[in-house]
Amino acid sequence: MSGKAEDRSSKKKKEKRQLILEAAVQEFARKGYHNTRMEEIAQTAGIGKGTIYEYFESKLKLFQAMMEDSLKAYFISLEEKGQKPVTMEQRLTKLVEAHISFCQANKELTRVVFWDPEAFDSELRDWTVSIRAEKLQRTIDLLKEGIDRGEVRSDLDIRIMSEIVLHTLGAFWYPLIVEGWNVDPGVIARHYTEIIMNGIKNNTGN
Amino acid sequence: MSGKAEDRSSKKKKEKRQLILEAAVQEFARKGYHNTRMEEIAQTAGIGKGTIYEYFESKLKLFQAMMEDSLKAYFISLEEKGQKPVTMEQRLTKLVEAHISFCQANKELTRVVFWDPEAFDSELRDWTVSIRAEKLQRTIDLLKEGIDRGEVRSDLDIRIMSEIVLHTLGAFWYPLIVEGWNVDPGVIARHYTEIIMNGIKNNTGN
Amino acid sequence: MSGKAEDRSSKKKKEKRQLILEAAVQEFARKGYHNTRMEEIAQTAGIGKGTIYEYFESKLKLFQAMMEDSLKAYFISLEEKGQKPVTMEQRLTKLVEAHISFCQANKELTRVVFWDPEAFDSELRDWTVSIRAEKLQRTIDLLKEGIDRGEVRSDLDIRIMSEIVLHTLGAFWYPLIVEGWNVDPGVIARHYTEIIMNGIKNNTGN
Amino acid sequence: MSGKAEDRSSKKKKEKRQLILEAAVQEFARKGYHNTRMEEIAQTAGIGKGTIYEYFESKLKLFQAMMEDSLKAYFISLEEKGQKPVTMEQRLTKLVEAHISFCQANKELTRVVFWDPEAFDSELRDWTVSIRAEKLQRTIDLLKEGIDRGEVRSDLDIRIMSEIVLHTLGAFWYPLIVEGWNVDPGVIARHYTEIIMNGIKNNTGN
DNA sequence: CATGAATGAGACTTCATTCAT
DNA sequence: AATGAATGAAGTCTCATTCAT
Repeated sequence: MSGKAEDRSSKKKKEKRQLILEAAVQEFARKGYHNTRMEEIAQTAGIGKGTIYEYFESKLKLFQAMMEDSLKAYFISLEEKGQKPVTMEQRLTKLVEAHISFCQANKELTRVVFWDPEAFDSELRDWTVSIRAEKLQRTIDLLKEGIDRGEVRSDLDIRIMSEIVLHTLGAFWYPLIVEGWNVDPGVIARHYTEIIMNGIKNNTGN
Repeated sequence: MSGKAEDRSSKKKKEKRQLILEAAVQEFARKGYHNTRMEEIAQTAGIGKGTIYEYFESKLKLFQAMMEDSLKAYFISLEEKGQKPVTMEQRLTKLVEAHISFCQANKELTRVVFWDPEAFDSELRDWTVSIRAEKLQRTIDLLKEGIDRGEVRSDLDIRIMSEIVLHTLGAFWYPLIVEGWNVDPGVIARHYTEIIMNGIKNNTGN
Repeated sequence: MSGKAEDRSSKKKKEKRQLILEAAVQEFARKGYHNTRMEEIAQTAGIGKGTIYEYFESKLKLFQAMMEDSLKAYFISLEEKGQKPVTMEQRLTKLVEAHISFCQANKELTRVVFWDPEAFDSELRDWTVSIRAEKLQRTIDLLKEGIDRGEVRSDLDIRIMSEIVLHTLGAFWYPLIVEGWNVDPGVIARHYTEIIMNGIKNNTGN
Repeated sequence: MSGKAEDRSSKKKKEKRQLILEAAVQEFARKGYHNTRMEEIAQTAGIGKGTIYEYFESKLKLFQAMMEDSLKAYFISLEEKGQKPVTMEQRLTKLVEAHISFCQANKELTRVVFWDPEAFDSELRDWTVSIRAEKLQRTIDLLKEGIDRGEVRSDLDIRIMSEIVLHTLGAFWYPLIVEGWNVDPGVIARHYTEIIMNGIKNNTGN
């Protein structure tokens, strides 16, 4: 009783918005956008159905807000852990490590964020596209710098190279989240970097 | 009139099923499962709403059938073009080429098939998971053979390596389908193989 | 093959109408009007769905025709067995006997005919009402004659008396048809007559 | 305006369920189960279509609930008026009187409740059968007691006798409800008892 | 602010009926 | 005459959103 009362009082203004967003992540992650009912989100959040509408215009807006917040957290997480390194190899390693760590720490969240959202809303789709474009541009910039420094090959099409480097990052989401792989981010990061930098060809002359 | 008559006669039995499947691919691709109404599929197919139910039990069954048929076509397409080559490098190249060609030739279809389907149905999800597992196993087998032949490095974790090799294939779907890239499959295939086999590191000592 | 062909050829014009009616009785009896689909009737009759419409305008008309035919058969059956007797007691006995025999011989049919049809159609309802009115009038006439002959009490309201005499006839339908009572019509008939004529009161002074 | 407001406030919680049930009785009685649309029930109840589903899972469940409630009311009504009498004759008289009174007071309701429901649902049918079995058993018990006391003949088959006594009760439903007979329950009750107890035979030696 | 009962647009699905073969 | 593939009107039920309390 008092516990619930305390919960109530501690959930002041802005905090309730957060509460809803967390419930939304959980529910949307488990069942997808269309199979999640507003009432379920409300229940998970421990509030009334109508209250959600005090903080979000509609189901779609709630979903969008959740995506934005989540991606923001993702990017912050990447930046936090990826500042110091200098060589391309170190950068990539740190990037992957940060990515894997984030995924492991926010399983439910990434299940939604890295889902290619069903085309249920053009506005949302446009936004997703722009996020993707930004990610790609960052990758291109990264590789360009690598080329300038002589660390990266200059004989390949930079766009194609970037698409591969970027997209490969997602290779781990499925085993990590869905299958529950419980590997060390460092191990994956080293494999990723090794392959992307040196390929899988056997050069030992063996 | 004669045109319609011809249509009728040519759309015998099995052909109408195909007609519906094609309409379904188109509509599901454009708007996703939940935003596509059975009536729209019917209209696109040029038939009545009820007719769909003569061929498919329900909307979900139609979707499943479409997925199965599409993936079957995809795998057949891969196998057709990937028989002759012997070295690992040649195999990967052919594989990517076939993948890209299929995507380009079936833009709408791949938009649905390679979407991670929203968790709207557990049966469908299980099936998707099993498809994924099969793809991964094939990749693992491919790389094992390469290791045995001394073409592929043996110092990397084969599972992680396989996940990367497999997943990277999907790197081109977005630019090809959504952005409408119109590149030569061969060029992409060569880049893919080059990077996966040799990495992006500059080894020229430049 | 030849068997089916023979069936076909032997089912000439009017016979196919009968075939459909028999199938209709069976299906309507088992599942009721609304839960019986035209296709099921067609299948039971061993013909095509569209053929029914060659003989009956609509599902409702088919139902009506089935009811009419069935009731006609019922009344004929009653008359056949109820001609000779002279006293009221003998008449009632014969009547019940004929009624029971008909029910036992046409279980499926009576299941439909004696159902109070759901008010799905005003025309049908009117017809049912008129049938009922006729039955009642016959009963009234029967009892009037009995009164005139001094066989029946004259101190009771003839309408109420008639309603009871008539309605009681239906008391046996449920155990006979639904529960599958397998009793001798004569036994029931004697009980009915005994009770209706003499009541259940113990007059033995016991 | 104030009227509507009053309605609202008076229709709290449980009362709306009742409101829906009353509307259901009315509509089902008038048009039968299959010809009654949920929307019509809603309109009659003066509420929205979806509201019904807040109180009842489905159309069928609503129908079942209505039947159960109605029968409960019927049995209560019978028991209320049938306590004091001692002789068999008095009992039967009271029973019929109560039955008739209930029918007259709940015309619409009895139109549904005493309809032999079309076999649209096996669960409902089973329930109906069990109700019937219970009614019959009560009648058998009643007559057994009468036999023990020497009030009822012991030379008749008790099952057949009971079926007749029970079923005859229904003889008045049609004229009362459908034809709108407006007779005194006492008159009918006396006729019923007189006939069932003493029969219709003229014993005056006239 | 918070609530949840009430709402009704909208989607799937059924099935009597039609009509070209 | 017989057929059964095709049709689309109609009905049940869901669920995002509103609004009186």
